[in-house]
Amino acid sequence: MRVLDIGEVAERSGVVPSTLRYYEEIGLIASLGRHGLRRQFDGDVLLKLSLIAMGKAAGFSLEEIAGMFGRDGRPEIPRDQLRVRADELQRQMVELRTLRDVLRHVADCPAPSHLECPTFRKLMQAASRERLVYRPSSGPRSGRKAASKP
Amino acid sequence: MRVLDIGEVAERSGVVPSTLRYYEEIGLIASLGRHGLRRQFDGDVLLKLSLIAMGKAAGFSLEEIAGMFGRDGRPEIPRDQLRVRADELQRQMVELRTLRDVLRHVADCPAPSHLECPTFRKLMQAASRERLVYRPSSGPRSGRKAASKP
DNA sequence: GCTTGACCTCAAGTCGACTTGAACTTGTAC
DNA sequence: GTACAAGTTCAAGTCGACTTGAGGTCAAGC
Repeated sequence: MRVLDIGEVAERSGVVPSTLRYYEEIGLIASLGRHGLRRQFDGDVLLKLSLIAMGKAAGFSLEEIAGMFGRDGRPEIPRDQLRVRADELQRQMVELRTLRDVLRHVADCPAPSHLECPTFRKLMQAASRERLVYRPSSGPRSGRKAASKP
Repeated sequence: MRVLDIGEVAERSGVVPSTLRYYEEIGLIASLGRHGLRRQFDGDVLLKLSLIAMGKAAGFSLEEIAGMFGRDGRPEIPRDQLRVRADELQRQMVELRTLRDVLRHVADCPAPSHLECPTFRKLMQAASRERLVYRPSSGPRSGRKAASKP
């Protein structure tokens, strides 16, 4: 089970063939060669795809992720860049926690309009201090959809 | 300071005028009217923009956010939808924590190739169990860039 | 030897959220 | 009364990450 063809990789990784081809095209993964027309991949590609998925979840772009692998395909990541990103994740977690609290409050608060509820306003201010809001012109480019049904 | 023109709104909210116009175009915010050509907004719009920013950070699309405001412009959010989203945020936080740990490990682990490091593999498996990776075809649409310099 | 199903290529399309550019208008300051 | 900064419209462009479609190829099974 060393060599997998693209269909198997797709099935085992959950990444569809068109995406695998795209990843190969941009140099994110490499195939061993072909069997007829079919791309053949080393089993390692599965772990690599996991890393890619994690990188995406961490907010890295595909380009950044690609930059993390050395020429030989092994991960080769600048350590301080990783630490920076880890710290960013930390901050992001704090934001998410506040946000979760706001949502829960809004869901439970009986006030007719949240705009007048002191708790709501206080939470908003906290969020504001965390720079969740009033973030001048440099927020996420596009919304991240939470993963839905498996 | 009840009525603000678009420039002021932009300055105070950090949302650029073109975006404000776009938001008005899609019905997310409303202007009171014009002073000459210039859009005038009620001060309330600032809070609304905060809510929008929070919604985006929470992973809601603009369309979903728009759906959360009733006709009168007051937030009018289906409570169970909020709870669902709060729970999703909770899950997302757990994912981020694992991810942070992976990044920190990779940053600190002296092993020449992480692929052979048992700790790394264990963390990867944990991430896998959390469905951070191997998530079949329904992940985030596009990467979220962490907010950078203010 | 032929069918079949899974792959292939390449160009173009999609999606959300904006931004940009060209050409025009206006209130305010001098 | 004129210059000018800051607004305006509208169409089109951008970005990342894919997906889709049309038309072609191939290895394995009958």
